[in-house]
Formats: sequence, C-alpha cells, structure tokens
Amino acid sequence: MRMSDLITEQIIKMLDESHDNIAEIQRNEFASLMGCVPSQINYVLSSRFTPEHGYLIESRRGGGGYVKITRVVLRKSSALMHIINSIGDTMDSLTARVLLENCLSSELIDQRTERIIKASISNSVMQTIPVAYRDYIRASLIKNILLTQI
Amino acid sequence: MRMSDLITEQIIKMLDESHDNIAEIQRNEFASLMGCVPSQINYVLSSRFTPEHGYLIESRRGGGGYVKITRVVLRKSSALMHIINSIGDTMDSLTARVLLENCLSSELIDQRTERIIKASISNSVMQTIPVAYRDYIRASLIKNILLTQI
DNA sequence: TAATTAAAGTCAGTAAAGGTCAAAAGGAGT
DNA sequence: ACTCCTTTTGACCTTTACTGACTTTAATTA
Repeated sequence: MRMSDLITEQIIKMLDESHDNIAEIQRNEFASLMGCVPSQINYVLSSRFTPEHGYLIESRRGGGGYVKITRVVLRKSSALMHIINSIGDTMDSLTARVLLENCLSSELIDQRTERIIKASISNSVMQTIPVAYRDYIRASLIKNILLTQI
Repeated sequence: MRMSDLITEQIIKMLDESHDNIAEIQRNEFASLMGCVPSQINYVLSSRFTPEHGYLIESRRGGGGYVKITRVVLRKSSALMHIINSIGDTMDSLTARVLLENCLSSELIDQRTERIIKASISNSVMQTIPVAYRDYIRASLIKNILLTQI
C-alpha cells in the first residue's frame, strides 16, 4: 500500500477518534511517525484533504507550529438544506425561536449568525409592517439567511 | 502551549477583568511572573497587540516605569453607531447597496455579514410584502442587523 | 547638578517549526 | 517502449518564537 494512502488512513482515523472532527498534528513529528519525509504530508493534504473533499487545513509555522485538519461535515449543509425546504410560506414567532435554538445547539449555525437572524426577525423590525404580513416575512427572512450559510 | 500564547492569554484575562479595557504591567516583574525574559513581553506585544489587532500600547521607562495595554473597541463600533443613527425610517434598494458596499470596504462589517444582510433585503424577501412597506422594512432590517455588529 | 539606579526598548542572532517546487521514481494504459 | 498521471524526495524558503547583549529614558540620591 502506498505511503500516501497510509497517511490518509491515519489522518481519517484521528478524525474519527476526535469527537470534534479536528485532528491536529505536528508535521515533522507526524512524518517521522509515519516514516516519510515531511513534505509528503503536504502532498497528502493538498491532494486528498482539500475543501472540495470537505476538509479545511490551517497551520502555523515557527516554534510550536502545527497543522490542523478539520473535517467540514457535509452533514451541516444537507441538514440545513433539509430545514430550509421544510419551512413553509409562513412562520410564527415562537416556531422561529425554537427553530433557531435548534439550529444553534446542533451547530448548524454559529452564535453570530443566530444573533443576526434574531435581530432580523425582532419585534423592532416586525413592527414596521402590518401584522398580516409578519409570518410571511419571518419565514422568508429565515429561509434566505439560512441559505447563505450553506 | 507556547509561552507567547500564555502571555497573550494572561494579558487578555487582565483586560477582561479590568472593566475599562486597560491592563497595566511592569515589564520585568510580569516577565518573571510568566517565567520568560523581559524582551519576550515586547515580542508578544508587538506581534499580537498591535493597533491592527485593536490595541494601543503606551509605556514609560526609568524608575516606576510601566507598560499600559489598552483595548480599543471604539473605532468600528462608533463608526457603525454613527451610520445606524444616520439611517432614517426608510431606505431604497440602491442606497442600501451603496451603504453595504461602504461598510464592507471600510471593514466595518465582514463579508459574511454583508452576505447575510444582502440576503435579508433581497428581492426574494421583499416580494413577500407590499411595495409600500419595502423601504421601511429595508431600513429597519439594516439598522437592526448592524446593531448586532457593535 | 552629577551620578546612580531602575526601569523599558531595540535588534540581531539562533532555533523551531511549516511551505514550496522541481526533479526523480512509479505505475497504468496504449 | 511511450505517455501521462501520481507519488516520493530533498534542497531551499518563509514565518514565528525566543534570547541576551546593549541602548535609552526617567527617577532618585549624593
């Protein structure tokens, strides 16, 4: 079996064992553990752990440097898409609050986004338009903003 | 963990505990507390507490000298506040686009936020409500979302 | 006021990482 | 065997962290 495949396997194993889909390695140390040259780690990362493959790489040079591999869970976009599709033409305020809370706690959106959505459907905004339209625009706002998060 | 990161953490902790976003240290004393050489404090300050990062450093040499680290939150928030206050009860679509472009280019908001605001005032959302209300809700949405960025 | 002392600042050098790139080696298909 | 793509390697580069000798500035004291 190829060295690249072994390295790939090992990284995936680390991700699986991580609980948060993050594997952090020290390039040189990891390379010597795997028995290859350090630059091969870069090769593997750039050929098999790209954003297209669903991974994010962050790194830092210098003393105490590291390489951090994050598996961007596809789960999120597909779950979000599912939620968006299930939103009808209207949504009342309570439903909206519950939905946002769920999205946040299952980490489909982050807190910043949640705050923005809350602001956009706040009373302060809703008072601008007649009651009759509120449930419609609430649904529309949430759908459209969630769409930006995919 | 790197010494630099420990020092950074400690300074931020002091700022958080300060209530006025000012931390004042004595370089040599602080260095020996952290277990590093004094010049490393300067290194950390100049690499992580720059004006670009939102900090101001003042100091004084000689007997009774000190280093004062101020966290400036104000520039962006006050500029944003100014903009929010200048927004009236209505805003047409062109004005909104220009305003967002300006906020983005002057880095008062980041691209993610810009995208979200754009989505919230998109045609897709606006079509939900009668034309007569659109300029009102557009203004309200922008004001309320920008408020979350302060 | 001059000398001393007690700070903080600077800067260049060393070490400790990770990144890049092109050349060489392998392998699959024709 | 030839071509084309992938893998492997290593020399060289860039960034970041850390240190210590030396400099500058300010307060205190003789």
